Amino acid sequence: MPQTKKSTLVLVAERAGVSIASVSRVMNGLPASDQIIERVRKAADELGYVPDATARSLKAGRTEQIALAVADVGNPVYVGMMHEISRVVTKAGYRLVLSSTGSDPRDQIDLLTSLNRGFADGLILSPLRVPEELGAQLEASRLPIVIIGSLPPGVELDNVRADSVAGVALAVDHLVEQGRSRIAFVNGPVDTVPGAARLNGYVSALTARGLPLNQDAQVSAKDFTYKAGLKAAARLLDQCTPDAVVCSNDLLAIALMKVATARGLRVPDDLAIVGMDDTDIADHANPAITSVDLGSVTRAKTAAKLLLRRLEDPQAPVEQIVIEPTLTVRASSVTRTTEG
Amino acid sequence: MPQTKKSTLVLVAERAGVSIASVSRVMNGLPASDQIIERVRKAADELGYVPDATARSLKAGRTEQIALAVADVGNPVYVGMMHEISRVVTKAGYRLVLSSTGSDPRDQIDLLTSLNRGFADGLILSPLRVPEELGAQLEASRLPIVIIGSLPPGVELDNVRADSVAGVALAVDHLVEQGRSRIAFVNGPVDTVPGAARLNGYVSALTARGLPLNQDAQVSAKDFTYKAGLKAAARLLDQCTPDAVVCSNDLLAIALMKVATARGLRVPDDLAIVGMDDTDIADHANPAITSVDLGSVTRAKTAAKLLLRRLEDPQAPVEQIVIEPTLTVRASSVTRTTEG
DNA sequence: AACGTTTCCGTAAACGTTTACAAACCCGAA
DNA sequence: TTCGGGTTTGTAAACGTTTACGGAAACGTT
Repeated sequence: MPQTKKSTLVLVAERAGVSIASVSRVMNGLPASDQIIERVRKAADELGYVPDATARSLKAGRTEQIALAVADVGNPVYVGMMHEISRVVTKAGYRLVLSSTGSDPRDQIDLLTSLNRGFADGLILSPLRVPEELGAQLEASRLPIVIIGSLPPGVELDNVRADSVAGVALAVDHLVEQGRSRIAFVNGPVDTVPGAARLNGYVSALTARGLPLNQDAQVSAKDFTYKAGLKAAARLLDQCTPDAVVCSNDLLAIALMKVATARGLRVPDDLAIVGMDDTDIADHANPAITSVDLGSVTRAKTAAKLLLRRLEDPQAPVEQIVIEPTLTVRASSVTRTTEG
Repeated sequence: MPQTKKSTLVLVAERAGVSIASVSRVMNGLPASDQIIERVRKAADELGYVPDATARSLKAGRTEQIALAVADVGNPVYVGMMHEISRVVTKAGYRLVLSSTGSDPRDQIDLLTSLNRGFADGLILSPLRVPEELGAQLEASRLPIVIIGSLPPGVELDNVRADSVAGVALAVDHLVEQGRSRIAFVNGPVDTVPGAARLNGYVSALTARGLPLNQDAQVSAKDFTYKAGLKAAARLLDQCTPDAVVCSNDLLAIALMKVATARGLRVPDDLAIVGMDDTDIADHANPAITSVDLGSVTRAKTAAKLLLRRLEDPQAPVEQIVIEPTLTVRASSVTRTTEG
């Protein structure tokens, strides 16, 4: 049961016996005589007055809100990114509005027109797929947008992305060092931005090291989920016998580990596994999974900072930043020495 | 580089040669002559006009936003709840604003005064801790609030909570059925709402079944995280030798499993493990973990619906709903038959 | 005592909508 | 032709702020 009727500047002004301008000034800490300050403070306290955010926004032309749209809320890597973005923008005095876009690309252009209604001051967008027409839409936006992930060619927008090629290369190098040579690959859908990039990374890493590329050693799951990973893993192990697998995702990696152990393979002895994104689940798995950190948290933080920067200086030059990957080695890929 | 200058009702009206009222009417689908509709549509299209959300909010007194505050964004169970709430409110035409409150209880009252600024139309709050003074603050709010979890006594607010006692009872019954008798308990902090409730459930479940309560068989982690769970698990296994453990959380459960297997205990043969919340990690673990679903998703959905209902009917009677728990049995707790 | 400066405060306009009200119009009936 | 009723349209007020502007008051200076 809400009880306190909403109180406005006018009410406070009447009660304090001053003009609304004075009330506004006192509330915003602008210069005023001690006497007025005192009277306004008292009246405001008695009425429990708090300034209205909407009215202020209308006048100021800023909502103090930032919109965040991520494609797949279920994936832990996005949760981590969201968390980080939330931290950064909150500290800067902004609220975070969650705009979940489904996989339907129409959602994204809906989001953009909706953004033009001005419910937020800017947008951070991390799309799974980037259809051609999105480019124009993005550039036509009245409000600043920062993209996490690759852009359509030619689009000039603030942008932060991962270096998937370097990332997969880290994984492959590590596995080769550990004495593995039949390195397979479990990917997500190749028509997504990360799927395409990671496949590209796998192919170039193997060819760069003179390892044979075998079609049977590559599968791609229907999406980046655990469940799809189970099926993909089964398919992979049916059609080849690798001694190591790179997975484009930690979820796919634990799915593979489950399937592999169910088939009697020991990890890492019979099969080394490397995941990607370095989320908590990689660390929590048993055995813990080696994972390539594609810098998701750093990307998130960087994207948030880029947006904040552009909000305070719309003329700032466009930045396109690439975050370098790192490898966290855990038990799932380390070949045990036999003596001891 | 934003390019299209913002266009307003006035601009559209001028271009179409009609009054702003007519433009507004056409945009909102109110009756107008075909001729006016045509002219306005054309002008609006040419200018790329989209109505301003802030101005509309000011006039209407509604922001079409719902605020969500959860204590611990890292915990997967909250992620699932957030996801569900997002779905429900989005479908109803609301945007979701994330207001992360830290563990500091001051954050919560800050949030409440901030809510009174009217940046959202209502709030869904899932607090970890509920200090005394919060009750009054909650009741004094001008805007509707739905609480997920227990309330301070005497506070009359829409509320959805889990039945922890029944939940732990499900777990204990199941373990007893499987022939276990030394059932230990890994809890989170007991000064939190879920921590207190689940401890209560454990104690009453064991006494109800005539099982001995042993202080050595109970530990509580510093918080509900995996890392704290590792320490708590080690402590537990140092001080007693249970044949089954109930964990108040899936994260604590996988931490326990890791520690147990590292000590050479086989799950479930030597140690049965039951988690709580039934999150993805329980299913993804190897072996998969039996878990009590305290209805987190249902609670989230119900809370969202309660809030929507109250928004459209502020006079509706206060609802306090308890969601019944269910048990999902998986490999971690099923005693294998020896023959076969 | 008259003047310029500075400080303080109130009036009113503006932000971009929605909507109550009234004016204007159209139509058919008397 | 005049009138009444209904439809369509425009004018203006309102939502709750912030802020440019000008007037009033206070003060020190010649």
